[in-house]
Amino acid sequence: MMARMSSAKPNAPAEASENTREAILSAALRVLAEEGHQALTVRRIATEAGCSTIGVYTWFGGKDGLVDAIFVEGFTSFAAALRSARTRRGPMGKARAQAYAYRTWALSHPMHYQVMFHRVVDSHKASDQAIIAGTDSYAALQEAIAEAAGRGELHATDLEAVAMMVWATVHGLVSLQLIAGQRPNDIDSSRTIDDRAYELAVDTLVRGLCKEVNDRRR
Amino acid sequence: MMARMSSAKPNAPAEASENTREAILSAALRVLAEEGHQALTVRRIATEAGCSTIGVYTWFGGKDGLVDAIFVEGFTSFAAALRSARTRRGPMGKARAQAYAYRTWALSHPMHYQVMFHRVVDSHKASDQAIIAGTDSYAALQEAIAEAAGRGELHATDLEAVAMMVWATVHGLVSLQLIAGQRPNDIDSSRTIDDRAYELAVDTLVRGLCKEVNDRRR
DNA sequence: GTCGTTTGAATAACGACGTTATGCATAACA
DNA sequence: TGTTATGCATAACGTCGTTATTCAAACGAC
Repeated sequence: MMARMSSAKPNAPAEASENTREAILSAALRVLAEEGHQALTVRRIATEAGCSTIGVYTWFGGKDGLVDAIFVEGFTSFAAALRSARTRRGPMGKARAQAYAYRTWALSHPMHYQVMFHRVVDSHKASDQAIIAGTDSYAALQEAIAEAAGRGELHATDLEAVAMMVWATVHGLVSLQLIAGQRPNDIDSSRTIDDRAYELAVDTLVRGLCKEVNDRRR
Repeated sequence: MMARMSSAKPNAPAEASENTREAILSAALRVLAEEGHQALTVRRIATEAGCSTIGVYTWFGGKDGLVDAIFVEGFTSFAAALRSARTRRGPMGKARAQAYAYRTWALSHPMHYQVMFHRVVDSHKASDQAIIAGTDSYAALQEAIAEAAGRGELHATDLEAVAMMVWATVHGLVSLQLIAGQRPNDIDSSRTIDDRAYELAVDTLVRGLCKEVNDRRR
């Protein structure tokens, strides 16, 4: 209806036109963060971005391409959060800092986390670029583990197994908390309770991984 | 097309007619196990079960009700697998046995596991009955932890935190393995590799949780 | 027996989804 | 001043979960 009469400045290719791409991506990120992946429909995103559904196909090749961009964006932010975590006192200080940063990021971006780690968007299969972005986050943890090993803090020698174990533990703890919180915003309501349990779990894991049981200011 | 001429014996209510319910549920379980949740469409299940789509609504109230039945069925089988795990030698023998049984069940029923723990069916929200079934699985682990605590094996006193930690760790390890395996059946290809890593992780966790470091036939 | 009532189920449709065929308007190039 | 590229809107298609309508068989009451 009211065909072809809108559009103040319809076309302007090359540098200017990528605005549409940015508008779509940021609209998608906003809808995802505010309403979850169920609201991530092509029609909805197009409406929010102020274009037709075609824009998603022109700039992302379809919904999966857009989700892939969301995926990459998330892992880039996630990896930066891990790498910028300030090292803590005590054994495996860098890895423990990342364990806390991991959870903080996940609870701050629960919908994003579920797209990245729970694969809640059915059709999406991670592209090569997305896998690289995801791998980089894991590499941050591997570096922290290697540093601890370099200081002779670790009990085990298979650093790959250690990294995988830390990764799995923090993912498991965060994952169960996100699944338990039925509603998007119910998560925050019980955050303080799980803070202590999370610290206890990290400490216990570290105790199992490290050579000697140093006492920290518990 | 070819309207109302099929149906050998259309109706037979009460005891006999529940066959339709069973046919639908087992068709759904078969399709889920063989092709994953993406193939779990109402039309597909109805075809497999030899009825029309209406059957799913008559007997389960809709797709979500059917998925809920799948959910309950899965957790019932899962809890039984945990409870029947044979206690192992060494500290926390019962809990460790459940940790292995957990993974074995998950890798034997990967699609089922993803419905239960990764919530891959978007629309499904667990019913009260489903939550009870899920809680029972967790209770099995809690009992095993309590038993270990009764024997004085545990370092920590907060048994709830210990149970949650074990649960999160095994879930995290299994979850990452399932996510990593892109294709349904690629999972088995690298199972042996991760067997050792899994055992190492469980041992490390137990070492962190238990009072004294007993050496097991590592 | 015959007449409602109930129950289980098939057909066909509806709305929402991802996607695409068609066509048009603008910018860039000749 | 054509000619081609490009970005985009409209409208449609097929599939999804769901439902309104309708029908057939089984049951209870007389």
